[in-house]
Amino acid sequence: MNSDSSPSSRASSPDMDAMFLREHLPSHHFHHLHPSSSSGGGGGGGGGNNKLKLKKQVTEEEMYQLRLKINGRERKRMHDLNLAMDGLREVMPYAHGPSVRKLSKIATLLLARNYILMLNSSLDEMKRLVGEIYGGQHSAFHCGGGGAAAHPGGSPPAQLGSGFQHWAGLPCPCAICQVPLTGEAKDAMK
DNA sequence: TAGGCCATCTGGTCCT
DNA sequence: AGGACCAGATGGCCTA
Repeated sequence: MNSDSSPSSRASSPDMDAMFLREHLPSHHFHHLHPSSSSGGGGGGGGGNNKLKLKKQVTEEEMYQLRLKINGRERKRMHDLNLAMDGLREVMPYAHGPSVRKLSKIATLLLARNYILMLNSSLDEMKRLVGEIYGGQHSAFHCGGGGAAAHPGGSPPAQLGSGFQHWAGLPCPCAICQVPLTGEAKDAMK
């Protein structure tokens, strides 16, 4: 199927709203939307007040325009949501390509969740390994290394050794930084 | 043809 | 008041 929201397959342009409504909307939908429909057929209700009738017509026309406006907004919102979904698909680890069917929305979300969980476990494993490897040599490369600013009391060094990259918000995996926090430190983290 | 997926409309609710 | 968000309903398209 490839549910690619190609514009050609569906009426998605806001400009097409009115035309779409008139031509494609099922009568039970369109009936209460279009101003002319609510006059209930027949001949305009005999002997009515013209001013009142005109005012009612304008109001219904305004309601109709408002409906179109609201529909357009909702359509745009859903298109934006779909764009975000496409962006998510692009970074998901599955085979992309014209010959490959696009992931459905639910599949995209479930895959994304699993992917994040997998990345988290990989990160934990990596931190554990780095801690094992460098745990005994902490002071040599970490807090004192190369004239870089000392870690405690300041921002962490940009790198651990040559390979480990500190990321903002992630705890340093090394043994020293893993010591229990003091009450003061805990307060600082709040 | 049934079922899955999707776009759209619509009314309700919440927020600014 | 107007906009954003949400969920239900509906109908179209596609595939097994």
